[in-house]
Amino acid sequence: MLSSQINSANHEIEATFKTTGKMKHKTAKIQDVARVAGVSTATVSRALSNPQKLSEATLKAVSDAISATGYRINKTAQSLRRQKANAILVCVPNLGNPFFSQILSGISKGFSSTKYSVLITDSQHLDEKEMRIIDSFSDGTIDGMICLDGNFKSNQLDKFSAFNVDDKIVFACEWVDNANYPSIRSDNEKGAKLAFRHLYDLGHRKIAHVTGPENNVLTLIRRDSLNHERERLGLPFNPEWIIRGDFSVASGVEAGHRILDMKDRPTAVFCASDEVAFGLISALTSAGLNVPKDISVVGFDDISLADNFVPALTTIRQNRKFIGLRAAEKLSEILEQNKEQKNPYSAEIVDVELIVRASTSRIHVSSSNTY
Amino acid sequence: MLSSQINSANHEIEATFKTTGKMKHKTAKIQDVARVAGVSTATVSRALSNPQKLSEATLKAVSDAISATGYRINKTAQSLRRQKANAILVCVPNLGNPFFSQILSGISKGFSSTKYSVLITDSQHLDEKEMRIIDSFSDGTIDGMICLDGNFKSNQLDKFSAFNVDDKIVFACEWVDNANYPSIRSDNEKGAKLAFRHLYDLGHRKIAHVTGPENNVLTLIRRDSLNHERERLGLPFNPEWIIRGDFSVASGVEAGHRILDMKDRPTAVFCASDEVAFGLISALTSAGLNVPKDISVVGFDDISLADNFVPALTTIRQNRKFIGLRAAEKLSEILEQNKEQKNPYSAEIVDVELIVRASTSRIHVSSSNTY
DNA sequence: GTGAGCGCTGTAATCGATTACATATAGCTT
DNA sequence: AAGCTATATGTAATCGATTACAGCGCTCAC
Repeated sequence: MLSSQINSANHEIEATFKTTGKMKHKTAKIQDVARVAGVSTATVSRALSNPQKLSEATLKAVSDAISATGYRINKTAQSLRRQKANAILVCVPNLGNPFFSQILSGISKGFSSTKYSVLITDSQHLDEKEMRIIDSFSDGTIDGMICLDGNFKSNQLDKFSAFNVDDKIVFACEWVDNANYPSIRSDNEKGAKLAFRHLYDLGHRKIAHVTGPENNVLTLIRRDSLNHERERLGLPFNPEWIIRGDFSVASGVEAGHRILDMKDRPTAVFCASDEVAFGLISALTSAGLNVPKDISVVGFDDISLADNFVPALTTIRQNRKFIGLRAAEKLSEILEQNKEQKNPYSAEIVDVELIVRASTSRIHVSSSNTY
Repeated sequence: MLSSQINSANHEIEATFKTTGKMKHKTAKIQDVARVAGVSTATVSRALSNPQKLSEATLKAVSDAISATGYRINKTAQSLRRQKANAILVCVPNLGNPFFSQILSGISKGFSSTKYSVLITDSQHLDEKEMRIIDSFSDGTIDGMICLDGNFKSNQLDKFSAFNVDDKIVFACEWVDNANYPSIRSDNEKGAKLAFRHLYDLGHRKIAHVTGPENNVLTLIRRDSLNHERERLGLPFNPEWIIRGDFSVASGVEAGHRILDMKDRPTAVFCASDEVAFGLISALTSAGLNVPKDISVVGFDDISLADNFVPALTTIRQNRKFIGLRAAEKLSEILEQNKEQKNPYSAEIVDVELIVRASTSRIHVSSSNTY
C-alpha cells in the first residue's frame, strides 16, 4: 500500500482532531491513528515501540497519521497493560529543608531524559510511612524509590522485603546501617577527618563538634570518624565538647551559647552542617568573640551561602546534585535490568573536598588559655 | 447471604495471597476479593466507592475479604477507567534553588490528605516546556498543575488554552501578567512599600534597590512599588541606585561592589531577596563598612537564616509554606468541582510582614555625606 | 393477585494500549 | 510446482477497575 492512498482520509480527520483556535480539543486514540493510517492498532503500537519490525511505507503512513491526528499515547493505558508505571518516588524527610533541593535537582535531571516521572513525598509527619510507600508500589503508581530518609527502622525495612519492593529502592545521602540497600553517599568519614586534620594542622588541640540529630547515620559516622581521629592523635577529650545539634541554624546558635558558657572552652569547632556553623558563628560574634581569631569554625556541605558568609566559611563540600544524579542513574539501571539478576549490595561513595576559607585560622596563644 | 457462609473460602485464600516470611507477594485483584467474598466485582467496587448502596452483610463480607487477601486497589486501572490520573504536577523554575523548598513543602502538605500524587519537574532547561506539560495532560499522567514559574510567554499560554488545559493550572508565588490564571501570591507591592517606608522612617532618603532578574514579575512589581513610593514622597532619584540582580547571593556581592564604587552612595538598600542581602552585606563588610551603621539593608523572604545572620536581617516575611498550601487547596477545589462552572479569574494575595532586626538603623550624619 | 416501586446485586461493556498467535505474501530451494 | 522461511500485518485477548443496565425478590396499594 502506498502512503498516498493510506492517507486519503486525512483531510476530514484533521478537522475532527486538530485544534483550531478555541475549538475543544478531543484527544485521538490509537484507534483513530490506525483508521487514518489505514492499518490496525497493533501496527500503530509497533510503529511506536518496535519500528524495525515494520516496512518503510507503513511507518511513514503511521507517522503521518500521528501528526494529522495530533495523537499522544495514553500512558495510563500503557502502564496498565505493561504493568509498569514509569514513575519513581523520592522520599524526602523534610521537603522544607533546603538541603534537599540540590539533591532533588540532580534526581530530576537524572530522570529528565528518561520516560520516568518523578513523584515526591514528605515522610516527616507520615505515620506508617513504609506502608504508604508499599501501597504506592502495589497500586501501580511507582516502579521504584529514591530514599533520602535514613530514618527507617529494621521492622519497617522488613516490610519492604516482605512485599518485595526492597530491590527497587536506592538510598541517597543518608542510608540505613546493616541494611543491604544500594546507596550513593558522600565520603562522610573522610569529610570529618579532613575537617579535623585541617584544624589540627592549624595548631588546634581542643576541638569541639556540634553533631546532627541523634540516631542519624550521618551524625554517627561523622562523630565516630572525628573521635577516631582524635584518639589516633592522642588529643585531650572533654565530653562537653560533643554538643548535640540537629543540622539547623537554631541548633548552631544554641551550641554557641553552650560553648560560651564552658569553663574549658575549645579553640575550634567542627559543625555537622553549614547551617549549624552559621548559627554558631552568629552566637559567638554576638557575644563579642571573633571567628576565626578566637574560635575557628568548620562547616559541612558547602551550601551556596558558605562562600559569602562573613567570615566566609571553611567547610567540607558535598556534591549534592551529583549524588542525586547518580542515584537517579542507579535506580534507572536497576529498573531497566533483567529482574532475575539480583543486585549486589553496593554503596557508592562520592568524594568530598575541604574548602578552606576565612572561618579558620592558626591558633592564637590567647585563645588556647583555659578560662 | 450470611457473611459466615460468604467467607467460607477464606482459609485457602489467605495461604495464597498473604505474605509470610520471604514468600513472594502476589497482589490480589478485585476478582480475587470478589471470589473470596462470594460476590461480583461490581459489588466490591461499590463497597469501596459507594458503600451506602450495599447491605451491611455484604459490606462486611467484602471488607473481610479485602483484609484476607491483602487487596490494594490498582490505581492505574482505576485511572484508566475513570479518566482521571489523581496526580498533579508542580512546575519549578529551578529545583536547586532553596527558595522553592518551602513552597513545595506546603504543596505536599496540601495534597497529603487527598488522593492526589505530586509530581515535580524542573522547567529550567526544558525546551518547549509548555508542550511537555501539555503532553503530560494529554497522556493522562496529570490532572492539574501548580506553576511556580512565571516565565511563560503569551504564545506558550495560548497553547495551554488551545489544548484546554488552561483551567487546570494555578500559579503560586509568581504569575504571568495579563493572563487570567488563578494565583496565590504574596502582597509584593505592600512588601516593597513596607521596606521602603521603614527605611524612610529611619531617616534614609538615598535608598537603593537590588532587583531580581529582568522580565520577572516579582522584579517588576517590587521595583515599581518602590519607585512609586519614592515619587510619592518626593525623594531624590539616581538611576545608578537601581541595580540589577537575580535573587542570588552572588548578585548581592556584585551589587555591593557596585555600591562601593558609587560617587553618590545610598545610605540604605532594599534587596529583592534575603540571599541578595546576605551577599551585599558580605561585600560591604569585607570592604570595611558596617551594616547598619554605614548602610542599612532590608531583604525580602525571611528565610531561616535571616534571623541568625550577623547582623540579623531586617526583611519582609513571605509565608511561602502557606502559599504552597493554599495553591494546593485551590487546585484541589478546581479539580473537584463540576467542570461546567468556569473559574472566575482570581488572585489570592497573601499578607506579608515587616520583620525589623539588626541590619537597619536610624541614619547617621556621617553616612549621609556624599563621597 | 397483580403491577409498581424500591433496594440490592450481577452481567458485561468499557477505558486505551500491548502482544501472542494467526495469517498472508514474497522469495527461495529443490 | 510444492514446500519452506522470513517478513509484515491483522485479530483478539488482556491489563484491573468502573458503571450502565438488567434482573431479582420484597413490599405495598388497590
